[in-house]
Amino acid sequence: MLDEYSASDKVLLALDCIIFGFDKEELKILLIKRDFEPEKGKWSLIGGFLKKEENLDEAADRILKKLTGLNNVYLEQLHSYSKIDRDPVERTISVAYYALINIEEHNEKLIDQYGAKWFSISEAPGLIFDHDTMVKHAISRLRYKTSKEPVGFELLPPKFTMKQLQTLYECILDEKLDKRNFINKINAMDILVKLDEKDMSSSRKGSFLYNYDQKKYLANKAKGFDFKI
Amino acid sequence: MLDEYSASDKVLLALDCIIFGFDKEELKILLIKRDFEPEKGKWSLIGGFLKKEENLDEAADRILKKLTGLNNVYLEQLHSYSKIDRDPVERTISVAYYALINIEEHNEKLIDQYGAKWFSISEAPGLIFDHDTMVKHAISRLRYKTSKEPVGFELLPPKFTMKQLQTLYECILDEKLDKRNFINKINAMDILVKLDEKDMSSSRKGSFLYNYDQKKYLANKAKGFDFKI
DNA sequence: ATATTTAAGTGTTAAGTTTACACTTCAAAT
DNA sequence: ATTTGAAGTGTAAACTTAACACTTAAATAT
Repeated sequence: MLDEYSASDKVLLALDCIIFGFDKEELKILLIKRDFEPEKGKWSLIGGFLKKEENLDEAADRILKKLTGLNNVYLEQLHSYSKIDRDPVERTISVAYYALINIEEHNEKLIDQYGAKWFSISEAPGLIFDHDTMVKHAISRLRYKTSKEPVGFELLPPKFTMKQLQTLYECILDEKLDKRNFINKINAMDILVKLDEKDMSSSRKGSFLYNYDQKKYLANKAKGFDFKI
Repeated sequence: MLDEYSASDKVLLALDCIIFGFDKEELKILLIKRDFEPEKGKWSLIGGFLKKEENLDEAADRILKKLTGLNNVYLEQLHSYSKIDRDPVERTISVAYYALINIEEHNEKLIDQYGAKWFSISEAPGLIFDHDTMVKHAISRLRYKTSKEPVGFELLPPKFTMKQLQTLYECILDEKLDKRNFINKINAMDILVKLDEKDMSSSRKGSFLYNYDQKKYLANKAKGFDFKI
């Protein structure tokens, strides 16, 4: 440190969460209608302020739980935003997190209570402050990660079909994928467990359900999904 | 936001910079010996506090310039660190940035004045607070990026040889690379300009110098160095 | 002048990966 | 028994990556 502590200005430290969900057809984000000033009545990310007794990850967990009722959610710190007038009331730095949740599991009552709503990412309204930038960054981070290694199983229910997984990837990457190649590649990665159970809702034949196996995933990740220059 | 502004606690917002350099053989980081309490006399990253009139990127620029004399340095926000007692004096959140600089260009006098020193990353001393964690994350980020797409030209002088570039990649990735394959791959990427000039210092024959062409790089990056799942 | 030295510079082949592509199977419904 | 419609499956060609060793250029020494 080159400065003295005393010469410095304290700031409010906010957190904002980009909450992704996937409803079998589309990638969605959860937004709330602000019920206080400034920008009351406008749509925004869910957020809050860091408290004395918690670190950022804990604060993100707390904020997410408050709105969705969910614990142990996949949460990743995205970026810190610091434009001087980003919040018109007071100098506020915001640390953005993004969450991947299974859209079937969140608590509907809580969401109603906070006036929250799921929006498909293409149809989301304009957001307050710099939240649109945050969402853009989060999507681009999710897309980047997905193009480099398999991620996003947190967005699916624990049991899912290959079709669902493929559709999820198509949504995130925003491009069509070849069914046979997709299945071959996923199988080659050896990160799924095929169950003895079928989802009969999508066809007469039914389609086998799979579990994501995190242990296998981590083992294979260590061996390297990635490429070398 | 779910909380009221008033219910929140303000914090000190620090920045810490992991400054990478490359001295033709090794990847290095620039550290300073703290000349004030707490932890006076111990090695640390260069840091400072965010000021009222600047955003985080500007603060990182300012802090970096103060120590190295350099402007327009490659700087990227890494992560924010928030463990409650990470700074024993006062609750402080630190946003870490990492910088890639051409080690030949920094201002030696400034560095001496601040008691700063370059350490090879394998021989760096233990650092104060959570700075070791920050360094570990920065290296891992740099390595990850390097394994996915060509980066790090900022660590070399504007004119460099293929050998230097290869050595840099070998240092970052921590593995030996095949000379012919490396050159073929870099050439195929079409991001360098071969100059009519040789570096005669390393051999009797001399080796051609190259320029990194950022325009070409960005054009090719858009076309996609990356892979698809 | 000639020979020696030493890093720079160069290309091919085999192995592996990715892509493109279409028919069969299964279970339910009629 | 037949129809229906999504699920499930394999191969060959194109492309990419990996492994590998000799020639060239310029300076230095003789």
